[in-house]
Amino acid sequence: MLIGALLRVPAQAIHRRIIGDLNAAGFTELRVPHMAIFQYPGPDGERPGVLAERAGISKQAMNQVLRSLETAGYLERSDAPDHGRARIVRLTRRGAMAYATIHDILRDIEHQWAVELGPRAFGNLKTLLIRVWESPLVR
Amino acid sequence: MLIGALLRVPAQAIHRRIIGDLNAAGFTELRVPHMAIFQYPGPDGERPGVLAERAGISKQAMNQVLRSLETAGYLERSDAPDHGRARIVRLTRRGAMAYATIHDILRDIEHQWAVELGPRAFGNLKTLLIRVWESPLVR
DNA sequence: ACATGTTGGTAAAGGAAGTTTACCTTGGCG
DNA sequence: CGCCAAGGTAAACTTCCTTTACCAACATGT
Repeated sequence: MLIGALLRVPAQAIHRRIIGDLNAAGFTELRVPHMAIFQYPGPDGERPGVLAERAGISKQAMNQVLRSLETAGYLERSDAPDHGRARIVRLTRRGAMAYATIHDILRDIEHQWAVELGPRAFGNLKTLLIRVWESPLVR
Repeated sequence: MLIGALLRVPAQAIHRRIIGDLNAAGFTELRVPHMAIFQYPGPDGERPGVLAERAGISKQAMNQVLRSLETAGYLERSDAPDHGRARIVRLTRRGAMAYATIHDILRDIEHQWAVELGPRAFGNLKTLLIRVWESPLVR
């Protein structure tokens, strides 16, 4: 078994679970592309261009995501007071609740993994993945 | 840092690297959706429906991927002699070369990870991920 | 034997989501 | 003041998946 599949399959499973649980929790408008926004760290106070780069999509694509989330009441775009044409994305109360819910779901997933693998093995796994994260391997 | 991002980011990095290296190696037609075909184990001798289920997409979507790969000369679909309406996907020489190249790229990635983390830590990481793979967590 | 259902495969139309192209606004700078 | 770069937005296009529909080859019941 090669490292590609070993990482990809669990990552996909977590992704599906997050979306499913979010929908079940009442955030029924949230779908796959919206997750580009809610990835850590959240979009609160950021500018659209920064969010686009972070998510690895074009500014235009990010703008479509932002517009749909704004329509659905998850965030709002306001003018940045000091910096020219720049705008700022702010989560609404509903957006903040969705973000907190994602965090809760991930906590629950981590708990299940810790039970399944044992807390020690799960801790080792996270430690190793953090070393990968901090290495040049993922650049 | 939560487990979702820790798995997702390296998995995406590997995915981008595979496609980039494949294109650089002369397989310029291969793009994201084509990877659904070349995931382990390869498509050689399989039927379209099985490939669709394995990739998690509909039979129709898989059929479009197969057609584009057939047009590009990576595989061919032939009638299965014994089993009724069933058809069989066969890699051409070019398709087999692409598959082998993917394998080489993954081997190279694993080598780089082993150097970066140390062989022992990398072995531990794979062992832990295999335990996840075999658990009900990813179902 | 033959009508019917099931399985496997394919094709066309529709929709979701990202990119390319183009444009507007703001502020910096000669 | 005129020009240009940066940031943001919008429209058109492309890609790719799903929905819907259809066809062919068995299997089965009567």
